[in-house]
Amino acid sequence: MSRYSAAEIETKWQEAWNTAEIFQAGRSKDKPKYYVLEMFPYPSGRIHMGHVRNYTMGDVVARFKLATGHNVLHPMGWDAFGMPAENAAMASGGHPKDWTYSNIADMRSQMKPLGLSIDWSREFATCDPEYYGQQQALFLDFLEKGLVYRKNAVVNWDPVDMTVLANEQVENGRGWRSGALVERRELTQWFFKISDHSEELLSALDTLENWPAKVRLMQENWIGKSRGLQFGFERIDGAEPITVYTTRPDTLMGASFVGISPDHPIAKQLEAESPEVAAFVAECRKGGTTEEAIETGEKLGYDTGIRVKHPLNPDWELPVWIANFILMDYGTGAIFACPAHDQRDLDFCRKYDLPVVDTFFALDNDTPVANEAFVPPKTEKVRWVNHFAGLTEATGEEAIDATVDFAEKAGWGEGVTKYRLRDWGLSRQRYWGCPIPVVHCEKCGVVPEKKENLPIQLPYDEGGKPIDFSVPGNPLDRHPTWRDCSCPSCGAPAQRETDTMDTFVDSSWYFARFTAPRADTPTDLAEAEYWMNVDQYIGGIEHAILHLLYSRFFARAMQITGHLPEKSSEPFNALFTQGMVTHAIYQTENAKGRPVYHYPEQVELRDGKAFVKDTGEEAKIIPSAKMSKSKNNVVDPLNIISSYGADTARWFVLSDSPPERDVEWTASGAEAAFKHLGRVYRVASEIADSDTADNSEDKALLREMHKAIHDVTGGVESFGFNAAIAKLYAFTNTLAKSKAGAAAKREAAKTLAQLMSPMTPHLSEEIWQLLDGEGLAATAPWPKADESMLVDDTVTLPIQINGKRRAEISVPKDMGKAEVEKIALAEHAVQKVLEGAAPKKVIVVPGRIVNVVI
RNA sequence: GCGGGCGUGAUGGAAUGGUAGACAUAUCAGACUUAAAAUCUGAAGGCCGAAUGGCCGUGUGGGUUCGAGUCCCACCGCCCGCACCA
Repeated sequence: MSRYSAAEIETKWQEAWNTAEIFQAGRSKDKPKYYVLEMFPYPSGRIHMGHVRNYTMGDVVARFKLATGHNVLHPMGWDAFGMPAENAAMASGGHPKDWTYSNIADMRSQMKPLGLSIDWSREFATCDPEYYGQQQALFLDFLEKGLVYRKNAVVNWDPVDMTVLANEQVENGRGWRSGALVERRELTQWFFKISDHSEELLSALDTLENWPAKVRLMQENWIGKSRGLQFGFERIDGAEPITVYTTRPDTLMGASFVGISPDHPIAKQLEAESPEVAAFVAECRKGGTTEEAIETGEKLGYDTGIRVKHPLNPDWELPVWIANFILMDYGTGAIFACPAHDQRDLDFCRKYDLPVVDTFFALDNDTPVANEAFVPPKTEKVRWVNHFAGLTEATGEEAIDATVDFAEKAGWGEGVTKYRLRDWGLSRQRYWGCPIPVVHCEKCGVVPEKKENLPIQLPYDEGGKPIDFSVPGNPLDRHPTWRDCSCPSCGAPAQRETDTMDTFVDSSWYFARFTAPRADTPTDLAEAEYWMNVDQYIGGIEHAILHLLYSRFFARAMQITGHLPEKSSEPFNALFTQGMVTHAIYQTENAKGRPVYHYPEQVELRDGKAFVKDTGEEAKIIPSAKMSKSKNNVVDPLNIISSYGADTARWFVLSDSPPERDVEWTASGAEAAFKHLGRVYRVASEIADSDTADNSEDKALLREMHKAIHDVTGGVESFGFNAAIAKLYAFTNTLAKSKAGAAAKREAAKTLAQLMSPMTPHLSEEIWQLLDGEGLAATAPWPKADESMLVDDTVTLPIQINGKRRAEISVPKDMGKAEVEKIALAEHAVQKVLEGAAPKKVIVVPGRIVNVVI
């Protein structure tokens, strides 16, 4: 009998699968199709445990579907554009393209040993001109249908490096390289008109039954539908009224000022006229563009001196303030503030000494608001003082409705539905992305490039010299010749757009491209018709909003432009969001008190403490942190694979933690997984060699086998991988200890191999072969549980007295309620507490429990 | 600030409203061994008790129920996202 040698087994079976081409997907009518997709990776250069977990989960699904008679599509590609490639070029020279393709080659070779059931013939990278050229074609079609447009938008601007910064490149309000305070600056940029689809993207969420409820909720909140009142405040100076939008019009009598965004047209006009306003607005533009920075930053205000009339009382004048927390992108960019019933408004009014007027009180409380705003609940009654719409007691909802009615009848306002969702800005002032295929012509303006000129390829160098990425700014912008072209419309000399597309564009349609990756149009409708939609999509929760929402929008836009069939408005039938793989961080400090992070392999663990191997210094252990390159707590799966094999890595990332939750990688966990697989191999080998004739326990073993089939199948189908694995452990223990005859054990062991094969495909093939299984385990029909074998003939019922477990009885599985009750009441423990009296009530749940109430 | 989630032994976790802690890790004991490793067998939530057994126990406090880890309300703690990271 040989030992379990993962390295040998794994190479052997990967070759066998390749030779048999069992993972190549092709259209066929004899089987149902199944498209399983994991979110494709960014080619950072090394796979990490998060990848292993993600792709293993997808592989379990894919292999299970293959074994249950499906025609499976399970592709892989690379989300290959993006900043890290440029950062690498900045940090250590080289070219983003070379860096990216070499990373892809590395990662592919790291991924293949995992034994994933991937159809590699469909592989592509989004930085392949064949891919991004089709993306440019999509863009032109979108442009033609009005799905893309240009407008001004705010970006992070580094005034020292004179460059646009991504949010990620802003640290504490400063540019990451220059350290300069970041400013907000406006640029003309391209936008997808996703907001036109707000209602559709919102209401269709209800159809996504197989998406996690939390993701649908997050998207719902992100789209942010609200009903409110829109109306104008008349200006005393007779200028154009200021239009505001509010979701709480019922608090109108508590208004203390009208606030406008620093980007509001009135603010801009004042900025041009008054140096004081200009200085204030400039102050407001300091800091990053993230919503978080704006919402948590210090609230600043400036009284413009403009006065407006309250719509319900022309004698009541309200001041107009510019306030830095008001977003130009939402509503009308102007609000009225009601400090008594909104905490942010209250803080602002206290700071600038503006009046606070109560308009609502709780039913049992009439203390005026001090420093804590009273937000009238929407569904509970409150007292409405200062009311004007005929109600004195109302829920927030009733008050809002009454106000909207009142304003509409009086003619000074109208009920309006708005969405928080903003249009998707896709322009990036960076080199390593898909060029936006438009041309700027002095005479014709912005002109779409002709389709026959696609792909518009990125230039590799600058007039024969390598592009210098150490210079800030977009290399396309300063390229000596790349911009030069002729106008597609009039033929005159013109200039290319130098902005590239957001990498989210690349990932918003790759799933459709996988159905026909070599087509010379973005998709092939026949292929898309057959393979779409993705039956199961798997990826990180961090994509719950942006990537998934953009993809949902793209599917609709691709329908409008004829690139996807009718049925594909929702591209992902089922979604699973897996948790992260975490790992402890080992941290020390350098002489300057700055944190230094150590790789796990640089650290020695002793008595629950960590010591840096080189220096012996003790490191602080920060447990269960997100794996992050900057924290050096990334575990390299290659080390695991080379010491234990891919099956061990796969088994480990699936066991212990539920797939949707984070799992902490531990060395002992990997060790344990390896030991267990060795045990399974040993047990199976012994069975292959054995010839026991005693078959007295066959039925008991086969019963356990059918229970295992039932539980593991259910676990795999419902993403309960950890529970399925626990069952497999238990079944292995049962099998190892079983005294059943050789034939029964052989059958049980073969079934064990099959049940394990989605998780540990190589080991399963080996055992399958050892036990003379027919063909490949990967394609052998999935075992079926025999229902009659799932329930034991007798069941153990716990007896509770007043809900506390006091005894248990063993009864035939189909015994009637009355008889069970009789036996339960006869129990010694029950008799003891009853003391001859009759129980108040007896609850018998057949097959589960008996509860005696006294 | 806004939005979302999570909280169960020493640890990861299991549990259609029905015996809390399956399965695994770490620990301890035993077998095998000259010894160690590997392997096998067993113990184990806490407290009290020699034991039959009893009391307590799923972040905290309430509630619904014959019965709550699970449902409801409030609170505490931790984690994630916030539109130019992928």
